[in-house]
Amino acid sequence: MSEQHIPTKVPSTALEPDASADMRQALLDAGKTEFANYGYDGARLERIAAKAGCAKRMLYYYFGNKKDVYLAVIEQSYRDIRASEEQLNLDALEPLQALHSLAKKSFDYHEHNQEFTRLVLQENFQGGEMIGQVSTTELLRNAALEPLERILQRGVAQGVFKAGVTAVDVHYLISALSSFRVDHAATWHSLLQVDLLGAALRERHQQLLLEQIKALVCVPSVK
Amino acid sequence: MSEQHIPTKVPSTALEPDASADMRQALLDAGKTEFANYGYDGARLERIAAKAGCAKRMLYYYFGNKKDVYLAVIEQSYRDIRASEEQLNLDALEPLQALHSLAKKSFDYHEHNQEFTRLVLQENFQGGEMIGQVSTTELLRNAALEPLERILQRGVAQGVFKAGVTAVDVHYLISALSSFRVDHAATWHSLLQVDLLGAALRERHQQLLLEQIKALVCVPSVK
Amino acid sequence: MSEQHIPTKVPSTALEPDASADMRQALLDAGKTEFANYGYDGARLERIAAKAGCAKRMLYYYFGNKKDVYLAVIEQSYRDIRASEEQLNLDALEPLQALHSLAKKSFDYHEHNQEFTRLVLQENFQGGEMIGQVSTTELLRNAALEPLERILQRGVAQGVFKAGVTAVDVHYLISALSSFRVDHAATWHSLLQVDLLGAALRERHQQLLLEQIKALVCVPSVK
Amino acid sequence: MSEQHIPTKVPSTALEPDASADMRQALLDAGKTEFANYGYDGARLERIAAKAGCAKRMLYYYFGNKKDVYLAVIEQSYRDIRASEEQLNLDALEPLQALHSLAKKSFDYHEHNQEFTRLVLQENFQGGEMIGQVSTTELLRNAALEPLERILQRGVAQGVFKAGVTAVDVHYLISALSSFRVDHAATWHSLLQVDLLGAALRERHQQLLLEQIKALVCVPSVK
DNA sequence: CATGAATGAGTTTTCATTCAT
DNA sequence: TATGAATGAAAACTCATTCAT
Repeated sequence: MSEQHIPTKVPSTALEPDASADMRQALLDAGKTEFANYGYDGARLERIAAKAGCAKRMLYYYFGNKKDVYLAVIEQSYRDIRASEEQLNLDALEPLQALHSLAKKSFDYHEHNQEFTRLVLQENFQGGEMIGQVSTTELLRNAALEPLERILQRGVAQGVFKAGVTAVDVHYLISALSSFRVDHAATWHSLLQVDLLGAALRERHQQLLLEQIKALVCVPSVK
Repeated sequence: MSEQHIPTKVPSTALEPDASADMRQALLDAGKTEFANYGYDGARLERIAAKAGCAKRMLYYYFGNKKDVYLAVIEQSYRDIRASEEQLNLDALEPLQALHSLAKKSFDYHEHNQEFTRLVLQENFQGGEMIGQVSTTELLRNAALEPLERILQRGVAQGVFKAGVTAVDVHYLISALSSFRVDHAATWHSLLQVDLLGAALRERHQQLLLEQIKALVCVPSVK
Repeated sequence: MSEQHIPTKVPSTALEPDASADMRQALLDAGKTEFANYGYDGARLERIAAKAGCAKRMLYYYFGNKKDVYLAVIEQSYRDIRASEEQLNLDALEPLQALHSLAKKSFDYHEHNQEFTRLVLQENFQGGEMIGQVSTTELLRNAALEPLERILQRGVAQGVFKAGVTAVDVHYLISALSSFRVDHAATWHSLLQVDLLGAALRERHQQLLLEQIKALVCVPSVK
Repeated sequence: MSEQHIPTKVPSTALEPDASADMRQALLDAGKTEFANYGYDGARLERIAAKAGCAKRMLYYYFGNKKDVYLAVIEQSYRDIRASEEQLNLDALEPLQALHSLAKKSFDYHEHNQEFTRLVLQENFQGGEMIGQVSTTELLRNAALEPLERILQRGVAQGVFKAGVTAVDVHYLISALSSFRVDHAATWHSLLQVDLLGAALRERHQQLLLEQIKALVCVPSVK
């Protein structure tokens, strides 16, 4: 609507890191933390700018308004998690190994990107209306389910997987067991005095995730 | 800034239903939803008053200020939760049946108490300072784990459960699969077009929960 | 959308002047001057509030936002000019006298409400888009033309007016000769050194207006 | 704050059409429209640059700051107006024909130079301080009234015009009926749904202007 | 018990302007 | 010559809170 909310994104010669893109990225990173911690309404543009080390005004320069900062943060976050899955070379693995590989990736990603999980939860709390407005949403829609589907088909074809298990089922199981321990870590700590993120339970619950996947998809005879 | 605000007339002689208490309750109910959805910062006193159908000014009348509205909401939520703790008479059931019974209860519980869960999560995001100020916090501490432990012991003693599975493991699995579908429903809807709360997936995922529990705790031979 | 942009307008007992309505009116008056002098974009809410002797915040309390302050100003201005015409008892006058009466009223009104004219011009400069959003616009639509039409019909029926002269023609003539001298007074003063608003030319041009009306509508024989 | 900004290279050797001058001109044209529509305060440098198809930064390059853009626009507008003053050879026409010829010219002029008129009016609204800083202001002073006086004298001498009608009267009538339809077109459209600038009313009102002039100046017997 | 009026402090957003290349 | 990046100052707008009745 004004100035230039997509600041010309000159591809940049990639030799020099491109200071402009750096600043945009710094704002996105700061925004991710802020929105994750306070939710959309509670987030303060001023804090974001301060964290990124520039004037609040730059948020408008790069993104236009608060909502679009938020959407940009969400979009990049989802893009990141999907990108991290793309390097897995799943087709080269045995079906169960492929699922385990994906599950470990998800488990790790949620652990190392706790802000992502918070962000997603915050968005959920408010009904997920904003997330639907992300422009590249469609690109992400099936990025999560498609790889799973291919693996499941292979597994069934090889006779190692039960028929009738859907990609949604598996994604649900993996997501729940990857996300919950981060989402509710503080709650469990304060109410049950259990440290979900500690090394011991981490090991145990990653193992549990892998076993549960196996129990879900494999035909009983498979050991 | 907010030192325990005490409304001019507190409990009333309780003979007549007391319109005053009704309004206070309406404000608390509205506040619960609002704080659950937007967090402390994002919550708007105006929306709360509107939802309760009275002037914003009433919030100050009954509670003093925003923070005290919030604390009152938290406190009552805990009180409600405790009141709803019915007994399941678990000891009368077969171990696996007992677990399934508990799991179903948890599954339902998360579905019907989304706001409480959100409230707790929001608190965690922001450091959980406020929740500490509520006197009724300690109640849940072992209420969740103790019954599980007894069931597991029975199961192991009867030879139907594997040894080495802890109450935390089971509670973790149950909680994750009960909570995730509620916590993440909005983004799954927006992004994957999957309706986690719909009847079909509800059935499917409750079933999945029960199966996963069985896979977790039962010795392989058990059908 | 929030708080109360139509502050309950309790009819007020009309005995005491109602301080709330006074403040609203003071803001409208100040707004009229401000918007007339600076146009919509140039107008400053701060100046309006200062002129009305209250906090800027009150503009939001009473009107919601800048645009709605503007629309309220416009609406009341048009309502004022039409109201001033309603007291004329035109039906009791001879057709030509009725037109003259209306013309004098318009001439005077523009002279004594120069801000109205500025306001209208400013609105015109920017394309008149806003004015169409005034809620009671329809009420005003024909308030200007209808009385004229009735007079013209009477005149034609009595044989004193030419047929074929429309209400729009007469309204155009009256408006132009009432408005122009105010609209362009400053220009004429600085470029032609002619004082359109001085007593001498005032008399002359009011006379001229009456004569031009007569020339426009009367059948030639009429003296 | 703005002491005569002189762009690095001013007139260019004028051999090649000079893309630089083109851009400057494009900015002036865009500026004329913008300042005419929104006034000085309301005008946005960003819109001007966008309309001219270049970066906002160019306005600073060529003019120094907003005020100097404005002054440059005003100055060129006056220059343009002066350049367009063609001769009508009025002395060769019958007095009434001469007035009609002048009136038609004025009627057209206002229609085609709306922006200039707006610019002048905006200036007046805000005290006309800036216009005084333009060196070419004096030009119009008597250019308008002198020809009229000569025609009126001829008409009176020939016995076709009433005595006592002044040049100011006639100029007033012509200007009002030429200017009003342009100045107030937008609100008449919004409020009365009358299209003052449409072909039908244009014809009608030009005719009306000519008749009104005749009624004003001619001795009654003249047909 | 209840409410409308009023507001200060802060938050988002806009705008003219400067910097560096 | 031209432009993208960056910004301080000011404007619009919001929110919790208090006043007066």
